[in-house]
Amino acid sequence: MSSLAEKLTSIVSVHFRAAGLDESFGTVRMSDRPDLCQFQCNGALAAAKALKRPPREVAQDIADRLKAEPIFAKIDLAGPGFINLDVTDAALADHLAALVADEQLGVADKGAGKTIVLDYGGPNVAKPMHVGHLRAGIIGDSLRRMYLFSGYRTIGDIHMGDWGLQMGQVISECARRHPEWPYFDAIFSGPYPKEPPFTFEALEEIYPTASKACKADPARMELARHATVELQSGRPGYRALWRHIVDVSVEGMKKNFGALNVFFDLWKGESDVHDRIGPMVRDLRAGGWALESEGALVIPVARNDDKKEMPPLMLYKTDGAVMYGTTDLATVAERVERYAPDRILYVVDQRQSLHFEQVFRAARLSRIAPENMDLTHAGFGTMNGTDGKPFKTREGGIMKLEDLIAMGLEKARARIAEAEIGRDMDADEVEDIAHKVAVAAIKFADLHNNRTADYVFDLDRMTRFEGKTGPYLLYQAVRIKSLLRKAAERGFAPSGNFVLHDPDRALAFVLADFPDAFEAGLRHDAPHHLCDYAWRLAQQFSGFYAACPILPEPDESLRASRLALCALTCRTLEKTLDLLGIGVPERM
RNA sequence: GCGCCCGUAGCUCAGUGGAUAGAGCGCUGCCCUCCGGAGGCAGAGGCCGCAGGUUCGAAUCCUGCCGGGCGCGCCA
Repeated sequence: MSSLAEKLTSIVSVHFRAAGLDESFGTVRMSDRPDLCQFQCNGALAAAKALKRPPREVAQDIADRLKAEPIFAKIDLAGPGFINLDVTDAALADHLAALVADEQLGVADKGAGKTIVLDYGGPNVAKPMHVGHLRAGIIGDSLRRMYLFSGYRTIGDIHMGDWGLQMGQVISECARRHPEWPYFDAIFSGPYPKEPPFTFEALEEIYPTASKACKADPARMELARHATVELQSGRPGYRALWRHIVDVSVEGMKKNFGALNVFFDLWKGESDVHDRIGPMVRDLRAGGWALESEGALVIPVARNDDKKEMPPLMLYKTDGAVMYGTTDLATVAERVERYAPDRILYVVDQRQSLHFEQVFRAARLSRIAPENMDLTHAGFGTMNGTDGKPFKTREGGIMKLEDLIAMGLEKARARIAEAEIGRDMDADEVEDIAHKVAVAAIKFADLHNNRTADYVFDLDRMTRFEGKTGPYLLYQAVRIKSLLRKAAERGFAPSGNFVLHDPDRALAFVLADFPDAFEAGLRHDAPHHLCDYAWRLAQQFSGFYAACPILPEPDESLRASRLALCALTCRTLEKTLDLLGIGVPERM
C-alpha cells in the first residue's frame, strides 16, 4: 500500500510519460493551498523548463490527459502552470477503508529483506550518565522503531565505552584507595570476590575524582595510562575488577534507559571486539594500510583532493593502548561478519563527525566494509540550557540523567494532582500515568527539533503540558480512547462506509498523509517529521472533535463513519507516538 | 588558519526550487445546557543575518561577507 499522494503520483506520472516527458515530473503532493485544491502537481513547470516550452501549455496537455482518470473530481490549471487536483469522495472513502484494513497504515515494506545495525546510546562505563546520553538514546531508539516498522531487520546496539582510558583511571584510583584489594595483588591466585567492592553510587563518585586528579597530576595520569594498557593486555586482577565496574554500571544504564523506554537488542561494548584487534591489525599491516608514525600505529586516510586536514586513524598509541577508533573499526568488522548489514547507522553527537569520517575511510580502504554497505553518521546537536550554553544544573554542575527524569516525573505528578485526574484511580495507575506523561514530555521536546541543530532544553517549558508538547498529544489520544469506549458501551459500531463532509474530509487527508510523513522521517533519519505529523493529526482531530458531535449524532451512518475516523485517528496517532518511543495510557 | 553545523515572529522551533513563509509559548478578543477545556475559533506580530548570482520562480541552490557554536594526532 502507499499514501494517497503516492497513488496520485503514479497515476499522473503515467500521463507525463505518455506525453513524452520524464515521469519524475508527475510528483503529486498535498496542496499547500487548501482553499484552491486538495492536491497539487508542479511538474509541468519543471518539464517546461527542460523542454523550453511554455509551462501553461505543458500543464494544459497533462490536464487534458488526466480527464480520463475517474479518481479526479476536479482538474484545474492555476498560476504559471500548477495543476490543481481534487479527488472524488468515493476514491477518498475507498482509500480510508484500505487504511483501516492495513496493519501498516499505508506504509510500504521498503526495508523488507534488509538489515540495519543502529549504534546509539554509547554511555561510558564508570561515568555517571548525563543529559548528553538522552539525545543519543531517544533519537536512536526512535530510528530503530522506524526502520523496524518499514520492514528492516534492526539491531540496536548500545555500544558502551568500556575499554578506554577512563577504565584505567578508575582502576588506578581504586588501587590508590584500597591497595589491599586482591585485584591489585600480582601473585593472588584467585578466585576473586563475586560481589562488587563498590556500589553504583560510589562508582559515580570515583570516576570524576580520578579524572580530575589525572588532569591535575601527570604522575597520576601516567598510572592511569599504564593501568589501561595492563587491563587491555589481560592482567587478571584488573580484568576481574573491570568486570565489576561494567556490571555495576550496566545496572545503572538499564535503570536510566528503562525509565525512558529506550530499548537495545545488544548490550555490547568496545571491549567485546578486543580479541579481534590483534588479527585485524596484523591484516592491516600486511595489507599496507597500517603504518608506524611518531611512535604510534596509524592508518593514513587523507586523500589528495581533501579540502581539510585529515588526521590518520590511530590504532595503537605510543604506550600500546588502543583507542576508540581501533575498537570502532573492529566493531564494523564484527557487525559485517555477524549480521551482514546493508547499513550501519551511528547516532552519535555531531562533534564526532571527523572521527567517523576517519573510521569510515579506514573501513572502506581496508575493505573491512563491503562496498555496497552504507555507513552513516547521523549526528545530533548539543543540548543547551536556556542561556544557550551547554546544559547544567542551577548550581553549574552536570545534570545527571537520573535527576532529570526524576524532575520530569515530579512535574507530571504535580500536574496530575492539580487536575484531579487520579481521584478514582489506585496509586499504581496514577504513577504509571505520571511516568508516561513525563517520558512523553521529555522525548517530544527533544525529538521535535531538527536532529542536527543544537537545541535549548527548557524543563519548565516542556513540562507545562500545554501547546505543542508530548502530554498534549497523549491527552488527545486518551480523549479519543474515552470516546470509543463510550461508543462501545452504547453499542455504537464504526462503519467502513465513510460519509464525508468538510470536517471529515480535512481529517481524512491528514490520515492519508501518514506514510509520506513517515517516509520523510526515514529518508533523513529524522524523527522530527513524525513529531510534526503527530501534532498536525492531533490538531486536526481536535478541530474535528469540536465541530462534530459524534455520540449525539442522530444520523446513524454519519455517526458510524465518524466513529471509524476516530478509531483510525487513534490508531494512527498511537502508532506515530510509538515510533517516537512514547507510550499512551488508557486514561489520564 | 582549515573544516563542519547554525542564523526564520519578542522567545522556542518547523519549512521537499513553487502560489499568500507556518506552529507553540507569550499578548488581544470570543467559545462550556454538548462525547474529557491539558481544549477550540479568531486577531496582532516577519528587510527568512547581509550583499551579489543562477532561475519564469529562492527561506531553500551557488559565491562572498557578518554573527554564534563545534572540531582539527596519542580522551571518548
